[in-house]
Amino acid sequence: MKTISCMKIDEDLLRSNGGEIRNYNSKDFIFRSGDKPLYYWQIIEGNVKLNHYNEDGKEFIHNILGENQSFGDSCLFVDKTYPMNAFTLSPCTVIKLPKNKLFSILEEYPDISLELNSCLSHRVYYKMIMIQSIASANPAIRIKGLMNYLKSFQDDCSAFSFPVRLTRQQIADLTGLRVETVIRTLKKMEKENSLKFEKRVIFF
DNA sequence: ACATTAACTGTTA
DNA sequence: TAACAGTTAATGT
Repeated sequence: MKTISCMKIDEDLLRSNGGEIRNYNSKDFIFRSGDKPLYYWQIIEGNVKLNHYNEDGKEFIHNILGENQSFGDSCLFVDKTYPMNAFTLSPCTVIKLPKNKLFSILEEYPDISLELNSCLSHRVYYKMIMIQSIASANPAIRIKGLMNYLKSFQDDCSAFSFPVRLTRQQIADLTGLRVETVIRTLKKMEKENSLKFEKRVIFF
């Protein structure tokens, strides 16, 4: 069985089953914390972040998704409101499919159902890794956890093959660190040879 | 707009 | 008490 790290349902199939294309400007909310999950969302173009704010207003980013990635899927299988916001980081084109239509597709196409299982499992697996690293007091371990997670979506596993296309601030918000700590730690990690820079872009 | 540095503060191993 | 993460602010790309 092949393992799928990233869910993508064929766009035509989505459209012929009630999927709707929606366009968003940059810095729009697609949904907010507390909303009821009613749709399966898949990105055609652009970037979406999933985040929430803690009690003192500090942002925590759960994930940043791009082209061909779905988001919020797991909430469709849980009878609860979203615990996070979906916020566009760039102009976005997404396709949304009503929850019941997704379930029909999953019944009709067992292979897609299996893929979704595989994808969700991948996400859960790496969430566990992320929790373990974020629980560490060591910032290098937190950052490595994040980078291994992000790299797991790409096929090339070799060293320094993955360009981390995140700002230092985003890395900070994904790991619960401060930008300055991220910068200091990245430099340390470069010296330890666990990553390298090519004109400010991180290669992991 | 994002990245870096420096100087300082507070916490903790 | 030395190391190190966070804070603030100024500066560089």
